[in-house]
Amino acid sequence: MAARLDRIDLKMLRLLQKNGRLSNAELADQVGVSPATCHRRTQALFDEGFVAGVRAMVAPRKVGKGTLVMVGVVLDRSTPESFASFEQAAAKLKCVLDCHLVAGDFDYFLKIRVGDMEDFNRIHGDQLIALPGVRQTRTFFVMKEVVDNAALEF
Amino acid sequence: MAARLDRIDLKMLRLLQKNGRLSNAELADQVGVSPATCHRRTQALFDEGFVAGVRAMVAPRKVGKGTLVMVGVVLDRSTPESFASFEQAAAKLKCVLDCHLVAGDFDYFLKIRVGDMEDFNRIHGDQLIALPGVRQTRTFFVMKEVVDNAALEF
DNA sequence: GGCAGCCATGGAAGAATCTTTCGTGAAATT
DNA sequence: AATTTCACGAAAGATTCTTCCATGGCTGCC
Repeated sequence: MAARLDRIDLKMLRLLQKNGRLSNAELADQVGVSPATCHRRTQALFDEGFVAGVRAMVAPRKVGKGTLVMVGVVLDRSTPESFASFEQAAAKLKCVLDCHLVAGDFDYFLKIRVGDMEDFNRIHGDQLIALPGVRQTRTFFVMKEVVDNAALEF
Repeated sequence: MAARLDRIDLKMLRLLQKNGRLSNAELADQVGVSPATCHRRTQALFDEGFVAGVRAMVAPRKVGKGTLVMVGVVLDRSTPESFASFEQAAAKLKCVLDCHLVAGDFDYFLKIRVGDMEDFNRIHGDQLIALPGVRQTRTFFVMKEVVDNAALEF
């Protein structure tokens, strides 16, 4: 871990990860520094890339994306061009939350959010198997989200 | 999708999802309402659960969690008790970002962040195969994160 | 040991923002 | 058509942010 982070920086990162809307005054109070120092440190953490961004976590079910599906993908060929064009196309799909090149029985793993199974079936036929170079896909419907997108512990 | 959301609510959610630190004044300006109305609407979106929270996205590599691993898990037995105890234990692991009960060749899929392969190997031996009821695990090292934790599109 | 340079800190103050109250007007209902 | 309901924007006090400045501790070098 970057040794540039002292105890206060780590505490700030953990607090902001739990609640990105903490005001500077509250954060300063909780980590035990003045608002001025807190403001400078926070800005430094952002400037130096420790915080990639701050995001409101929209509740998936509330916006019609309550169904989660994991999909393993195998490509036709294992050429750099084949990988590149698949990645480029997959990254454009609105339903794709994760797309990872993996080692193992699959080439890629996708994490996808859709409205329901019917929605997924349509997307699978229209978009997934239509991705360039796809030989086969294996679908794992998520029946229960035990932990989804947990905060990073460090 | 909940029809309770009009065009302004949707725009606010999308903007806050991209930048959770948008000030109320900026948000109001971008969606074309007064700060007062924007404030009321934002608060309502939070109160009604459309926004589950706001989170600073800490850069994994910056805090020593640069390696991503997907793990498929098969349990010994398919009893409710077996599932429950596995879930309870898995949810406590600090490295687990996702833990999903799935339909298919695996019982669970885990998404895990660690420092490096050596770190994973240790965790695999100490924590993963030690989870209650685990018959076998299949590890998929992520070689390239094409899309990780993309914002929800709705 | 002493001294100079460097850096982070906290106080303070102006500027900006938030948050609530109030009155208005539009839309739906009776 | 009257009434109720609802959301809206303007305004203002309170809060917060953001920066400047002086202080104090730490390091490195006489």
